[in-house]
Amino acid sequence: MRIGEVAAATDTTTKTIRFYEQSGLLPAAERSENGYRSYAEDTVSKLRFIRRGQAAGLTLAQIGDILQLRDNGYAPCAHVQKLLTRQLTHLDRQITELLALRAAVAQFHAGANNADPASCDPDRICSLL
Amino acid sequence: MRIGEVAAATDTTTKTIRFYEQSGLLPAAERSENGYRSYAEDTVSKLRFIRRGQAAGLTLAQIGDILQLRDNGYAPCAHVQKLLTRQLTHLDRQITELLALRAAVAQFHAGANNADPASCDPDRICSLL
DNA sequence: GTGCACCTTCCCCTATAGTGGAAGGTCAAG
DNA sequence: CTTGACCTTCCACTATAGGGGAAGGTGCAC
Repeated sequence: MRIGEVAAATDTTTKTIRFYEQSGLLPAAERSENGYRSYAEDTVSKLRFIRRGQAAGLTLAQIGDILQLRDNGYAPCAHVQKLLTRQLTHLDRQITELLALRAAVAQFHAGANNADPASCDPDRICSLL
Repeated sequence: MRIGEVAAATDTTTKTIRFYEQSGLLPAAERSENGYRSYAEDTVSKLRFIRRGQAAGLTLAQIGDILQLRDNGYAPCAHVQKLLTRQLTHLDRQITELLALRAAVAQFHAGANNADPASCDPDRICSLL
């Protein structure tokens, strides 16, 4: 398959596929005589996998590591499980931080409802923050 | 005050202060004869305000708008209230998305516990995702 | 023989909030 | 007179995931 066909089959762009190759997520593509990249079917699987990994919030670097393992003949299951555990921890921390921020902003916002512009001290720039 | 003193008083760096000036958050500083930036006291208030704005999750661009209003003689209260309302909406959306992602990842992770590497189809790269 | 779709490489640009470093000017102390 | 702590400007770089567009090669149809 040529790069454009792969892109169409996976709903991405040729730009993205070249970018993944350059980033090490995909191995350097075979070339046909004219210099065009020539892909086997499994590239489509890999691209779909990349999308699933992104849907799980993994970075391209993490996804690349998994693909490397698979390309080197290992089943990446254990590694993926470790990644998912870390990802859960990471998400929990992010959610906690965001909830704290939301609470802080809500408090500012509540104060804003009974604010009088006239009582606003210019030295503080804004009495609400 | 010279830039280093302002930086020390607000626990930032001279680099950051020059960056804020360049970004339009702070007006172009007065210069003393030798070309050094020379600041009035109120710059310290502005920098502290910038920190409070960041603590509320506002971007520098949003904070800059507030400072502009104040510098033009307006009390930015109404504008800030609008910003805070939008910020709450934004945070709520982010939190919702993150919770959904967390749920999805948790499901993958649960599947990972009873995964058998041998049953892993290489074509799928990883059966957990 | 030319128009069109496709491919190639190359380099720059996006947004965010700065950080690092080079090359050079200024000022007080020793 | 030189050392050191400041200050100046300018340019590049960080991380993330690509996108835009130029300049040029390929292959097929008309």
